[in-house]
Amino acid sequence: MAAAPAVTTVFGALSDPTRLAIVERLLTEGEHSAGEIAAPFAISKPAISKHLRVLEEAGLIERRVARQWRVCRIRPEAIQVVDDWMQQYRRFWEGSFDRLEKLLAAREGEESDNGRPDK
Amino acid sequence: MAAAPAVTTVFGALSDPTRLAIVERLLTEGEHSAGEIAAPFAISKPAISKHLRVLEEAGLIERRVARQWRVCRIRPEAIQVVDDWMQQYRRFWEGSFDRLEKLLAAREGEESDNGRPDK
DNA sequence: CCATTATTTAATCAAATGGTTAATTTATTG
DNA sequence: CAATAAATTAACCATTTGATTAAATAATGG
Repeated sequence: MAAAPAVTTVFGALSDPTRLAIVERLLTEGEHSAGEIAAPFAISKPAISKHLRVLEEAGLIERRVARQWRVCRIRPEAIQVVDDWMQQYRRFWEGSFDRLEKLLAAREGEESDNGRPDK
Repeated sequence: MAAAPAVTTVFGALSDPTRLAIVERLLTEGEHSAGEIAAPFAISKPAISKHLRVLEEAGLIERRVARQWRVCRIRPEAIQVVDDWMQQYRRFWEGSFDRLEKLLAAREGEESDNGRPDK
């Protein structure tokens, strides 16, 4: 059982536009070889190869050898890690929208804000 | 209207453990001053200050001045950007789990896989 | 086996990142 | 206004990152 990657590691892997585009393509189109993945990009093959390694080490993709190709596919478990994080904090950030509205509304009426931070 | 940050920028901001911890605390506890945010960490104040700047530039927090403090709060819009991304690709990665199961199940029976990548 | 195709590894480099300490700014308070 | 408190900016440094080109490895096909 591959241990679930840390959410910061997954975030880091998805923070590069090239890697995000690779992930999006594998998500929507399924498996692709390294060469197919590299094709749309202006950067070199070795650069793509290193991005694939980062994605693999973050648990976002896995590779298998098929004839002369190394084929990549998404590991949805890693994306689940992000979804779990969102889920864990959802009520807080969804609540923030409401609190923000309330705060702005309150600011309209009274102006008795001592400005001291919480705690 | 602050433009919605790019999802890669938000991922980058959340990819550092210190910054993620700051975000989690602001989410669960609400507003805090820079000093209160810095307190639990072993690193210097300036280091925290720079992390707060990264979070601000990624649209994840906003700061206001209140007496001698600079108070930070979450901007849920930035987290929404991540949620939107997840939502956009949800059916694909949730589908991947099923396809993976099916693939593994199929591999049990037949073994006629030519191994050629898609396309 | 030798050539070709597919991909990675090695060596290198500039720029970005995350940290430090010292100095500066900004605001409050005696 | 001088002293203190809160936070940032400046200058610096080591490490990591994202890229390159050249060389090496792996698998297929003639």
